Amino acid sequence: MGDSDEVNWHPTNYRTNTLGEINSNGEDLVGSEVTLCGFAEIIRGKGAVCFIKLRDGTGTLQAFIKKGNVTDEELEICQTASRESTLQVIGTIAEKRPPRVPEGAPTPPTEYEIVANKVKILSLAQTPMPLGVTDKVDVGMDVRLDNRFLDLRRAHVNAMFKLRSRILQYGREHLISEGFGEINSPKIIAAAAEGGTNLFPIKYFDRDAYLSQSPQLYKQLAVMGNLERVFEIGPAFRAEKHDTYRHLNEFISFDIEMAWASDEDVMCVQERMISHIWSKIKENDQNLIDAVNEFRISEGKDPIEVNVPSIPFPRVSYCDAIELIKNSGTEIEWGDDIEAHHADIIAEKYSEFYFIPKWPMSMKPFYIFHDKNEVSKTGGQLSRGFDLNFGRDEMTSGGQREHRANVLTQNLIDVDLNPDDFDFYVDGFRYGAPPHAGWGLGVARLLMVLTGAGNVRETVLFPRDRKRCTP
RNA sequence: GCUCCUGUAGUGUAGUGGCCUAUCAUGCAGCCCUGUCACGGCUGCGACCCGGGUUCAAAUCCCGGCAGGGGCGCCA
Repeated sequence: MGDSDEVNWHPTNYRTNTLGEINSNGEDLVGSEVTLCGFAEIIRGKGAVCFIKLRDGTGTLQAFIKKGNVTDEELEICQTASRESTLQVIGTIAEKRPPRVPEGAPTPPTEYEIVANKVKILSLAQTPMPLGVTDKVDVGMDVRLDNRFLDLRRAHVNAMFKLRSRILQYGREHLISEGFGEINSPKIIAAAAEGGTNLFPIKYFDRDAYLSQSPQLYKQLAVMGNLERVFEIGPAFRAEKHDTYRHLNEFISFDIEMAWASDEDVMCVQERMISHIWSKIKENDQNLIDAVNEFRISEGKDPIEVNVPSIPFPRVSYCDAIELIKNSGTEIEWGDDIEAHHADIIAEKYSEFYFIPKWPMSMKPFYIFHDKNEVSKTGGQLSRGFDLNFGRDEMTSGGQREHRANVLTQNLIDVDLNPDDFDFYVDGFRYGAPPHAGWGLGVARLLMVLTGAGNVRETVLFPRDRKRCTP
């Protein structure tokens, strides 16, 4: 898919080339013998000829099978094979005859095909399929998820997950360029670490343990260990019975933590990273966006455009956000949470990415830093915690962290957590601690923003929600 | 936890008490045509979530179950 220039698809035991390579280098390959593999997307033609549109992970290519070029058995097998069966075709690359076009329509660009002299079925697809790969029939989410392996073969779904990979790739490469190193923190944890959310209990040999809700405490300890700047892309688990378009019980959190930095510093890292991701996708992956758009248009939706957001993103401090919401006539008080319907009001003015810095300390977890001198007009203690929103949806939560061990201990007491349970963590701050800051970003939500997907289940391969833990 | 909604062929649907031995599309099977390409033509296959009730009559109304979806709440 357009990346054959930079990727080396080495030949395998099954094929000499990818279909994408034939499409992009067809001119040079005309006349040469190749072995190709793919799924049979469409099988057409009876009598003396058969056309099979092959599809692999790099593109599609027509195989032309003609009586006399192959054995009669092979022709018969091809003509009776079911769609989505997998095939190996040995043949010669040739220019494809152009299709008939309506009077006055432009001639389509030259395409290539493989003229088969040997065809082998690798695996015959069972019929009927639970959902059609190319059928123009809507499919319900449930059927799609139950048969995700087939759903994924649909061009726009396939493109969605390639875009997801791109987001991770470009995000990684940007952070590495700013000195970050990738870490992995444990997902099995001993205590209900941070409070605030329900955890999934598990059995760890004879002990009770939990699935991690976030790498927060561990990435901070890594920074305490002088790893300086770290990031982690890993799963987080929350046992909340939510049932919305934007929540899952298992999700991939893209986290960073950096030493010698404030909340503002890591907001800058984040906006640079998102801007980098957007501009690289615009530069390299328009083909994937096109695949998504082809589907959107067929559904009567507007196509998406990759507009690289300009930086810096707007900063709408918590206090200003509350003012803004109040002025719109909606009832809200300082100290209330900014819920999705409140964010709608902010989004009228800031429709894309914007930060909400300086939340009340009372609303943020114990590890967030606060400065006694930073208070609201009403005297409420502010924190260095921030969110990143896109329109109504929260993308990120982050902040400068508390690095003073004695304040940390007091913060724990203030939120009714037992400091003894956090010795493993607070001890990390007793032997010299750099001021530091970080954030966690929901990868699936970022992909939703990029692709206009209306449901987080569109952006996660095998989503885990309240009702689903298979496949 | 609260609330609203929905279960009809493999898939997506039409259907609001009798016109339903149930519509259309897609699919699948067979035949015909064809260097096809949104191929075309003909024929066929395939379904009312489960259990009870109301009624002369139920896909349709009622009750229960099961399954699914939307929204809210909850949610570093």
